[in-house]
Amino acid sequence: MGRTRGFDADQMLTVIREQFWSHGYEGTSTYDLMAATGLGKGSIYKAYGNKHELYLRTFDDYCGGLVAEARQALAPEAGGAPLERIEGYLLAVTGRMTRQAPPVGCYLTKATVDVAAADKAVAKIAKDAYENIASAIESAVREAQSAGEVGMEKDAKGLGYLLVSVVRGVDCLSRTRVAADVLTATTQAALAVLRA
Amino acid sequence: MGRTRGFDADQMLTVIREQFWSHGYEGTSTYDLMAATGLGKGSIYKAYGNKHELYLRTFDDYCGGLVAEARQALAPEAGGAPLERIEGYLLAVTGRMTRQAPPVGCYLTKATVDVAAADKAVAKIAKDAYENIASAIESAVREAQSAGEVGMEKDAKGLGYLLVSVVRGVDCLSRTRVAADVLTATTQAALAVLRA
DNA sequence: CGCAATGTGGTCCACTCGGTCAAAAAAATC
DNA sequence: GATTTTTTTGACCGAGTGGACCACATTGCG
Repeated sequence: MGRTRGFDADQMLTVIREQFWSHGYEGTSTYDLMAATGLGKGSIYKAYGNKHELYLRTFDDYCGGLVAEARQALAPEAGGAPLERIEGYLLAVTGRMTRQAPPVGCYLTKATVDVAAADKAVAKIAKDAYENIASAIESAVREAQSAGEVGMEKDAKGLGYLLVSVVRGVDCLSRTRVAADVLTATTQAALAVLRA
Repeated sequence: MGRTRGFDADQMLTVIREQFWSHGYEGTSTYDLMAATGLGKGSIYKAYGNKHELYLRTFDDYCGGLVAEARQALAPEAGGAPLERIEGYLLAVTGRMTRQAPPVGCYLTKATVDVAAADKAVAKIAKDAYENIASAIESAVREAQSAGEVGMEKDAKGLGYLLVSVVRGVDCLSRTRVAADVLTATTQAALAVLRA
């Protein structure tokens, strides 16, 4: 009953996420969202409430995907040696950033620095994402330790957070257009920790 | 000739920097600057032009201080073993972030993620800062290698950028209120790279 | 003491902001 | 085709924006 929606809601969220991602929360106006989606302001607001809820929705979805990606790539089911899975995951994530032109980095980084201080809901989502990804890496590191690929004396939890941190750092560097080979050297230096 | 300035310009820049630092460029209005400094709009603009020039000035000053701090702490003149200087410097920088309440992290990180994509002047200043700090660390690593404290097979340049990146990561994590001991564990994991 | 130059606080302006709302349009149901 | 229900549109609102501008206060200099 009633008129059917004339647009795809998921597609709309994707377009809106790209706006928030590249221009930030305050840097994205409702008119920007209208122009990017081709929809009227009423349609957008009718679907997801206000600007803040819209932001939260796109960010939560994104973080969910990020965590799922990490778990999938690092889980034993992914196949291959544990150490190879860790390396493959990290190179995939950082490689994604080095290939961007213009560089937009990771939405998680952007949201953290952009609004986490003023928005506790965003801070919570971001914190959970960091912890979940670090935890996924930690599990893989422990697996690698059991397999004898990584020294038992190493702090698996610390390594998990270290690799998460390095990705944030590569993100920052890429945003200032630091040369791509420097970024890969940075990632390689981080991975050397495991091999040592 | 003419009336003398009734306020301290450096002190004004400090207050303004704190505003930009915690609320970002777009999140800081000219009225915020007036309230924070206690000055009229005319005084602020007369001294430094417009909002953008004001931002650039505070950011450039900050990065200059950051680079100077790194060079000073890592230079041979600072005394102590090269490896100890590196560890001391990194612990000082990351420790500063873990003790902040509320966490505001580093202005360099904030500016990079906030405006570097849209502002080439800011991107240039940030890039130079990253490269200069990484270079200072690289020099100290080479010194440590010559002294036999760090293995010669390690990539000094990569380690310089790695440690710069880890600081950015710790910054991001601290902004989401990740526990302090996790942040120190992250830093320790990074420093373990050198010892290994 | 004028006088010129500079600092100061306040006002004004054109514009943008996020959000609301009533009316129009369109689809589903009868 | 009429009715009902929902979407869509676009005008509108009050608040706030960055910046220009101005009258006036305050200073150093001749």
